[in-house]
Amino acid sequence: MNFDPAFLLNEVTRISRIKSSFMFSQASKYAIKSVIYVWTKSLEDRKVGAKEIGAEIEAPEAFTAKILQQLVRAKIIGSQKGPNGGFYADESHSKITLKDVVRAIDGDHLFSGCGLGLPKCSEKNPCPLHFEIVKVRKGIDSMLTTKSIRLLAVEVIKGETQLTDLTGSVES
Amino acid sequence: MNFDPAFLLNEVTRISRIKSSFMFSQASKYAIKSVIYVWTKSLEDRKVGAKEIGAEIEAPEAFTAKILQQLVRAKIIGSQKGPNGGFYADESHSKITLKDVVRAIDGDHLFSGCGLGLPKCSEKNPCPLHFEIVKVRKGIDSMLTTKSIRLLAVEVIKGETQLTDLTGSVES
DNA sequence: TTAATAAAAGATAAAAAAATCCTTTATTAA
DNA sequence: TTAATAAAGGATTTTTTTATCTTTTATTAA
Ligand code: FES
Ligand code: FES
Repeated sequence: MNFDPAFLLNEVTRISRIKSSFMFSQASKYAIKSVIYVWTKSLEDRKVGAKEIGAEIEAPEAFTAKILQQLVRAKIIGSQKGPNGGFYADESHSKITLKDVVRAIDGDHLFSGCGLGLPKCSEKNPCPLHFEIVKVRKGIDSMLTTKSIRLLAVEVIKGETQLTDLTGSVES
Repeated sequence: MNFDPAFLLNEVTRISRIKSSFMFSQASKYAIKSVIYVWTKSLEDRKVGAKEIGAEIEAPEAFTAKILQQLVRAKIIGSQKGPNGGFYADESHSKITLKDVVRAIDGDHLFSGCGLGLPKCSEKNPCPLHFEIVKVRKGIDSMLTTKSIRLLAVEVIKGETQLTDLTGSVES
């Protein structure tokens, strides 16, 4: 047994991540948190690096960096190389929704396609859950489009919601 | 390029399955369809083999067999070895819901735990999507608990819903 | 009692997703 | 102009999920 604290923390984090894939892939969960975090910093005019983002949202840095690359390519956030560079969001990104974020990372299987895996989702050839799935999907859609990402960031700044666990379950 | 028809059909099926993992794992999608199919057959007092189930729900036989094993262990369906054996459902299984099915295969990360991956989901330490996720989850819960599996099977028998694509997108 | 049948179990293999490592390119401040 | 900085890109590794193959066990009908 390895009692190195750093190892143990990693281990706890790893275990807490097992089978927690409700709706979003690990990658799109990191993407959502990253974008919100970038916005919180952009609201105070600070560019932020991949390293800081990874640390703040408790995600592996290198993997987070890859995701950030994709987000930049999809024009969901901006980036700047070199000293004082980093990732940022500005007016040009203010129309972007979390739905765009998820789509950029996971594709749009969350929003179309049959929930039970039939080749296509349709009223003409509905699977046993089709009509319920359509309803659930409406909820998901509104969850990801109703509030702007900027507003979600403001809520985090106000402390109404948070990007990490503050109740001390991992960081004693 | 391989023009063998069997290969091509497999290929089309494989491709149609790529990135279609909305909410359910591939395994729990097969599980849901399997259980509903078993019920349709049990309603006409027929036990049904893993081979037939796999074929009818368009899932790989061996993988389906593994899933069926798990469902039997979880007492979601019954099984009988030997000639005239197979899988079945009866009165003793009539209280089971699709929620139990999904839980048996995927665990209950779909019903508890933070949708954005925080160590725990709570009102005290809500992630930016918490309140919306709670609503969506209510929808998912009712989708999987409102109708009995037997009723879903009856709807399939009546032709109101279906377990495979009948509109001819794969089987010409 | 035996041959056939079908599920259960175990071991591997293949594919996809998550994560890490290393090199290159752009930027900027000194 | 140069050294330091930080993103971008590429390649690889690890882990998880999906899928297949083989052997064993139970059952039953002949
Ligand atoms: S057909 Fe399955 S969700 Fe629409
Ligand atoms: S805290 Fe994230 S869903 Fe409840």
